[in-house]
Amino acid sequence: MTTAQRGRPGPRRTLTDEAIVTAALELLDRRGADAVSIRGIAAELGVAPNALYTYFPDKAAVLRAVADRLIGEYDLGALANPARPWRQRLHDLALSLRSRLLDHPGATAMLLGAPMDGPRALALGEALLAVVGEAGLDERDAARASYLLIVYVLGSIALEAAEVEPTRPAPPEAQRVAARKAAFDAVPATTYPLTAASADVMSRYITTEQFRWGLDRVIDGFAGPAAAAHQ
Amino acid sequence: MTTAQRGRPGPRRTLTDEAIVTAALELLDRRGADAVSIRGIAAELGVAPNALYTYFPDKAAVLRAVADRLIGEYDLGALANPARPWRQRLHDLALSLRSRLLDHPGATAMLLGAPMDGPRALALGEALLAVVGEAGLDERDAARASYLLIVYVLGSIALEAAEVEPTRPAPPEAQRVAARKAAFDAVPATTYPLTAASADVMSRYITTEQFRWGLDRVIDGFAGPAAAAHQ
DNA sequence: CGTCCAATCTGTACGCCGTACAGAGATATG
DNA sequence: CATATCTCTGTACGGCGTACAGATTGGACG
Repeated sequence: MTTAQRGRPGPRRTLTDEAIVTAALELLDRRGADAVSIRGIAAELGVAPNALYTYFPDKAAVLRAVADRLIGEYDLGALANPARPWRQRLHDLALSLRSRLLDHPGATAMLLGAPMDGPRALALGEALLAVVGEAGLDERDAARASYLLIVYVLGSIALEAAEVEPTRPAPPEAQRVAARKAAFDAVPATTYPLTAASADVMSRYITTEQFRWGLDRVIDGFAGPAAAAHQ
Repeated sequence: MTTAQRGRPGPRRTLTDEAIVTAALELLDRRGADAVSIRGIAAELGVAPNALYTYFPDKAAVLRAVADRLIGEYDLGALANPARPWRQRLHDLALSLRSRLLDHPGATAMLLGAPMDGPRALALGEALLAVVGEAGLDERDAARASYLLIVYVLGSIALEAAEVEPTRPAPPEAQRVAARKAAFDAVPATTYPLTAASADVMSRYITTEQFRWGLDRVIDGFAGPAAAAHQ
């Protein structure tokens, strides 16, 4: 973040940008999203709070770096592997991003709250462009489709995480579905007949199965359902 | 939010839930998202901060009510009007939601940060289910498609708002596109050739045109491109 | 009509937060 | 060795959400 002016006078740095991001993630997982504060991260690292301002200009920059770290956890090599059909590679990417991000509930606010312009986000965008290009789209539509995929994946994750966020580990899917079912069953069927009738499906919105279904509809939308057949 | 136990002893209430939500929105538009604090809203209403706790249990509940107000601004009657083709009605809804929410940059965090279980959100979901049903989907797929649409619309808006949020009125689209173009032109073409080649398209991700394109791809995905023809 | 007591609001306080500012100590360069 | 500069600490400010105690109000009920 801050360009370390090395080769200049001054004491050695005791931290690195990466160490700060790691401490922030550690805190995120152990004590929840609200605990990720400048003061909390500094305590985790055993330094005074304002020491972090040597490495990042402000808190938002730290959170952006955390978001970029999370995005970058996916192995982009797998995305380029020509042995697997491109549609399956997109599924792998989307499902992997989803599970990694849901492992850190509370991180989604960071991802959606800041523009994704970090180096790892760029690398992912680049790899995504290549895969979508394989679907036979021209350069223009490939770029648009890439963005559509990102919107879908991040939007899904955000809506799922909104129901989970504060507590540390997300409860198992079955339990979250049951909680949603109970909430929908409380909806008056007279005012909202369709909602009440679809309570079963709607309580399953947050499942991996629904995520896959939506992903396939999105891909069908830009590549055509036929593309499913000839891989 | 709080069930007013009227008919019980105690002085008359000086506020209402709605007045608090209105003040919060006023503050959001005039002074930005960070100004929407319990203390700020209370000052806007000429009341001590903790007076609000008579109406809402905590700040998160206030923000949820604000989100529900924003969602409810759309006229659901238009969504049911059978004179217009269902696809056009979906476009109307999506574009209206987008422009209303982008009028309040900073509100998206509220929408995505809390489960959408308010009364107006339910009403919108109900109306959406009806429209999607007209596309010829069975009950199950209609529910899934409704959720897919919501994910797309809110995800798009969130990613757009992330580049704008802090300042009050969003700059005009052309200006935001130009800023993005400048950023993408700075990307090294050697490391990210596809990104650099698509800089023009990518800088236009945040435009209404791209939003419409993505919306049509999503609708195509669940209804089939053919559905565009026979309305 | 008088009494009671729950509902509502205010005053005050606590413990957080992000971060600005000044200064002490360390250290590569001259 | 001297100096210029970087890094970290101490301290402080203004703001936040909200818990708690208490004054005030006014409908319900004897």
